[in-house]
Formats: sequence, structure tokens, C-alpha cells
Amino acid sequence: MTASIKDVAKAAGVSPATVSRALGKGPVSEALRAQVLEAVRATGYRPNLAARRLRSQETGTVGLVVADIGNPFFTGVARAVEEAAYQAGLRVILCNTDEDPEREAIYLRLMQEERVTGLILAPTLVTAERLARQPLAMPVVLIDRPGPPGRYDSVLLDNAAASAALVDHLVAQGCRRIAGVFGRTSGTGVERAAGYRAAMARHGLDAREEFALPQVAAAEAALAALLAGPARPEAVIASNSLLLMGLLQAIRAAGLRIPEDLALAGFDNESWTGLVEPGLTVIEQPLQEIGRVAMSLLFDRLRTPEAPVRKVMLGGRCVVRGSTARRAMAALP
Amino acid sequence: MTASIKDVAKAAGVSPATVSRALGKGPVSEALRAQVLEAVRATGYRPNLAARRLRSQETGTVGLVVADIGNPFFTGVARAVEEAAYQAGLRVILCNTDEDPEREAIYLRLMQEERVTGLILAPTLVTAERLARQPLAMPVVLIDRPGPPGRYDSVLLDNAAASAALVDHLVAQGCRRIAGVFGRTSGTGVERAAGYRAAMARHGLDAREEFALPQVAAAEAALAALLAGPARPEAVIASNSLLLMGLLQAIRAAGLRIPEDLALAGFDNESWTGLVEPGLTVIEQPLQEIGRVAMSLLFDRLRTPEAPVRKVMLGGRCVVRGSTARRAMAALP
DNA sequence: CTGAAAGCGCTTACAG
DNA sequence: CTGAAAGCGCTTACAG
Repeated sequence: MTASIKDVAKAAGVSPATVSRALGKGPVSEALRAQVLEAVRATGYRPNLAARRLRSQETGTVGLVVADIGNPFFTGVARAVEEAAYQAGLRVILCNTDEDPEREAIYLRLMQEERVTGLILAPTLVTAERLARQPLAMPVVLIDRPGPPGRYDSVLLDNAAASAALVDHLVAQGCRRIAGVFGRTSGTGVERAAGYRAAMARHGLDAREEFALPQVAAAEAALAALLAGPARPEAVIASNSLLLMGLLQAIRAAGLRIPEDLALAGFDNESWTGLVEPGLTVIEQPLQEIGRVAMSLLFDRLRTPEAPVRKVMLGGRCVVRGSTARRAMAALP
Repeated sequence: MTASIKDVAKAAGVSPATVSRALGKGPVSEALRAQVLEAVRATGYRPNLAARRLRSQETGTVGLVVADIGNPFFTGVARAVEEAAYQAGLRVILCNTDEDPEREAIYLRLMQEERVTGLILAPTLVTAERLARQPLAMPVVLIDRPGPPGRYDSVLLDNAAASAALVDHLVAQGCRRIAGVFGRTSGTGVERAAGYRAAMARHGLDAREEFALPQVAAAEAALAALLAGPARPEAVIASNSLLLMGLLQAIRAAGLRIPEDLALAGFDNESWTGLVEPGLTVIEQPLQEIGRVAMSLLFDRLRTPEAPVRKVMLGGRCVVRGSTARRAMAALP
């Protein structure tokens, strides 16, 4: 069926070893190389990567395991990872876990069976905890979400600073009753909640937190809980874009005006956040940079396996829009 | 380093063949199977997929090559493909070409070298044409975009019907000068333009077409061209969501009201189209179904390679929103 | 620079 | 049911 290296060798009148060298980096005379390339063309030969990997014990493959490839955050990071991998002559296997720890486990096992050179992983909370007990037997860089402290290289948003930036901004706009709705499947939600709490305390304000699944419907329930409470909030922060979208819909459905009745802010500068009325104030993450740094950490780790663990924290950018505008907000009591 | 099947065999006191059978489907006594599983646990053995694939000549892998994984259309289809593959015990290699024919060529070559069982492909126009001259040496199902006629199984939106539905709807709302902005990198844009043209002709109306790269900036230029023309359109149709977003921004930037000054409609029911003001009228595609049908066509093809080529056309759903509301539109001349 | 040979880690006829 | 042996398609020391 498909031509093998033997067929090419026969067609070129050389040994399989010479074909291999001509197509790889081995030393071959120009004359033979030309013969080989001609034979490759004639036979339509394509190397069998399974055989190459088995023999060379190098897969030239990076695994990228993310929670939700439909999330523009991960799409953006994936692009950067793919670009860096391409530059380095590596392939990327992209796996989407849908925030499901079971799928995560399946894919992590698969990555081992594929013998990937290294892995870039955005783990759920469940898997982050399992990683503490059952370390992965390959070089891993964590992105977006914290894992067990001090075990793996990682590149994260400075979540404490980002949450603080949102709180500071809202306080500057005159808000005092600021609530937060945080995703509960990832360590990121936990970190952003902690940052929010710390910032609120710094301002001498009471924190009011809800934890929710990263789903539109869950955000609606969270808003209902907040509105039902004693001191109705003047502003709400969402820790991810799905929750932000859910809150926006729920606030509209409740007939409340943004920002007059309720200011709204969140994470991730997705294009729709700038298209809705009013535009939503968000923390923009440096997607490209996260992907680039993750690959760079991975390459460093492969080069020097015993180097100390590195944790890189990147700053976000606060994009201010109408959803937190001061002049439009109701006067404080 | 990593345990091989020999290590497991030694630990279990059996031959490598028995280990292989115990982990696969071969006939093994219950006693030996238990010993093997215990040895697997003890050694932390994970099969080497490269070796398995080389020996069995089956990769158990489906390639999915899409133009833009950041596009919710492809994300949705990819989910369905992945789900169907998972059910069938297959893996999916996801490749993102960014509408770049060169990257497409690289990935198609890679899919051959990976010896994928089959391929699901959404080709650019350039690659669709190349496919006519250089057929792919593996089972392929085309999705979303047409290829060379009669060569490959495919599952497509009924683009003519979808375009007609938009035109009919706009005509029913009282529009007559309906323009269209179509993506020019894919066969889909071409098909939707043809459907638009046919529907306009059926109504006795003049077609007014612009072709643009699927980018926000290109949509702005297209709108400028339309507005600069002699008979300013009352409505514009966008053939994909990036163009739709670009048109929305450009119309707003031009200070025009939707739908009073210009009605707007397009393809793909992305969440933001329902969140903006006014909501945008769009054709919703059956993403799940496209992915499921594609995999089913692929499986059929693998089973019966000589069966006649099949082309499945799925209907879209017209989601009517405020951007094409009649009462709000200006009176006709 | 070139070829013959070994071997990567599996699976699978082939005997028993 | 079980084991010994062959071989998938490559690459890479090893000689020359």
C-alpha cells in the first residue's frame, strides 16, 4: 500500500540507512541525496512517524490539556503554544477536558502512552489535588491554574493583583457593597476570590462571595442569592467570562440597569464584552505571553531537569468600560 | 526509565505475549490476567502507543483539520467529533490552520505521516482546488466547505436554502436593497453568495455583493464600499460571524441605527449575537449534527471503501431578532 | 560518505 | 490458554 523506506531505497539504488540520512540530518553526498529525493517523489513516500518515534525514542510532541477550548482564553493560549512548538519543530496534541476530572485523567494517561516530550496543563481543582499525591512522570508546565505548591513550573495571571485592581477601581467609582461570583472548579476561582477578599479587607469593606460552576445558568442562581441577601450589592465581580455572561443576562432579566442599579466587572477581554451595552469592565490577560512563557519554561525544564521550580506571574490589564461608570451609578446611602 | 511490556512480563512471571493479550482482547485465563494487572500496577506500566501502532498497523486516530478553532462553529463541531470518536475508542488529532493554505498543506502531510485512520477536513478554497488535482491518500470527510465535486464524502449546511431564508425574511420585512458581504477564503462564502444571488433574482431584486477576508477590519472596508455606492442598501447580510461582528462595529462607528438605517443579518448563532443591542438575526447551524454525521460518514467509508460518494446537506434555522425588525425600519421610498 | 545489522516495544500468526 | 519467534518501519552505533 504505502511506500516504506525500503521501497525508496530500492528505487534510489541505495540502502535504507542512506535514505534515512538523506531525509534527516545524517551526512550524505549531494549526488545520493538528489537520487533519494527523486525516489521519494516517485514513490510518494511519507515517513511513518510511529516507526520513527519508536526507534528514536523521541516523539517530538507536546501535549496541551485545557479545560475548554471554546473559551477564548484557552484558544488564545493554544495559538501561542502551537506557534512556539512549530518554531521548535514540535507537534502539539490538543486535548479538551470540559472541566471534567475524569476526562482529564483519561487524557493525562493518554499523554503518557503517547510519550509526549512535555505537557502543558490547565488542571481542574480535583486534578490539581491529585497531582500532589500522584506526580506526573513527565515534564509539566501548569498554566492559568495553580497546582500543588512547589512541584511544577507554572505561569499564572497575578490573580491577587487583578482582583485588587477591580476592587480598587470599583471603590474609586464610589462602590462599597461589592460582591463576587467565583468559579469553583478551578484554583483560579479560589485565587481570585482570595485576592478579592484581601482587597476588600484593605478597604475596610465586607466581602460577599458566591461560588458557582462556570456556567451561565449557575450565574443566574448566584445573582438571585446575592439580590436576596440583606444588603443588596452595588457591584458584582465575575471570576470568568462564562459567569460574566450569565450575570449580564440575569441582571437584564431582573430588569436592573447597568451600572445604575448594579455595576458589573469581570475577567477576560472577550470581543463580546466590548460589543454589549454598556461595555463591560474586564481584566485582560496576556494570552500570547502566557503561551510563550509556558513553552519557554518547558524547554528550559527539558534542558535542565534539575533546575529549581519556577512560577511566573503575569500582570493583567484593567479595561475600563461603561459597566462601572461612576457618573451613572446611583448615589450612595 | 519507563517500564516496558517485558518488565511487566517478568514481574508477572509470564511471557510478553500473555501481557499483551491480558491488556488487549486476547484469550487469557482469569488467573494470569489478575497476575498481569497486578504487575502492571506494580511497575506503573503504560503501553507505548508508537510501538502498538507500528506493529498493529492501526493508529486508532482521526485527524480533524479546521480553519479556526477559535470560531465557535468549529469548536462546536469539534466537540461532537471528539465525542463520537471517544465512543468508538478513537483518538482525535486537532489541527488549526488559521485559513492559511500553507499550514493546511503542512497538516495534511502530517496526517499522512501519522497514518491517521481517517480525516475530517474543512478546507480553504485554495486547498479545495488542490484536492482536485492531488487527491488525499486516506479516507476524508469534508465539513462546512465544499471540495472538488463528487470526490469526497461531505456534510454541509444547505447554504442556498439558508441564504434564501435570510433574503426571504428581509424581503418580508419590507427590504428591497439587500447587500451581501461574503468571505472569500472558503467555498462556503461562494455558496452563500450564490444562494443570495439566486434568492434576490427570484424576488426580482438586484444583487450587490462584496467579498472580504474573514476579518473584522475587512468588514469595515466592505461596508464603506457599500455605503459609497449609488443605491445605499437597506439591509446587509454577512456570510460568517467575523464579518458580522465587523459589520456591526462599522455600522455603529458610522453612526447608523440598526435596523432603522440599516438592517443586519448573518450566519452562526454565537452567544454574543443575542447579547448585543439590538439582537442580530442569524442562521443557526446544527453543530452537533454536523460533527456526528461527519464521523458517521467516515465510519461508513472505512467499512465500505467502494460505496458511492455521499453529500449530506443539513438545514439551518433562522433565528429572528431585532436587527431585522420591520416596524422600526424606515419607510420605503 | 555508505551499508549491514541490531533493536526500539509492541502484536500476532504459529505451534503446542 | 500459553510461549517463542517474527516483524511492523524506522534510526543509529558499528565497520569500512
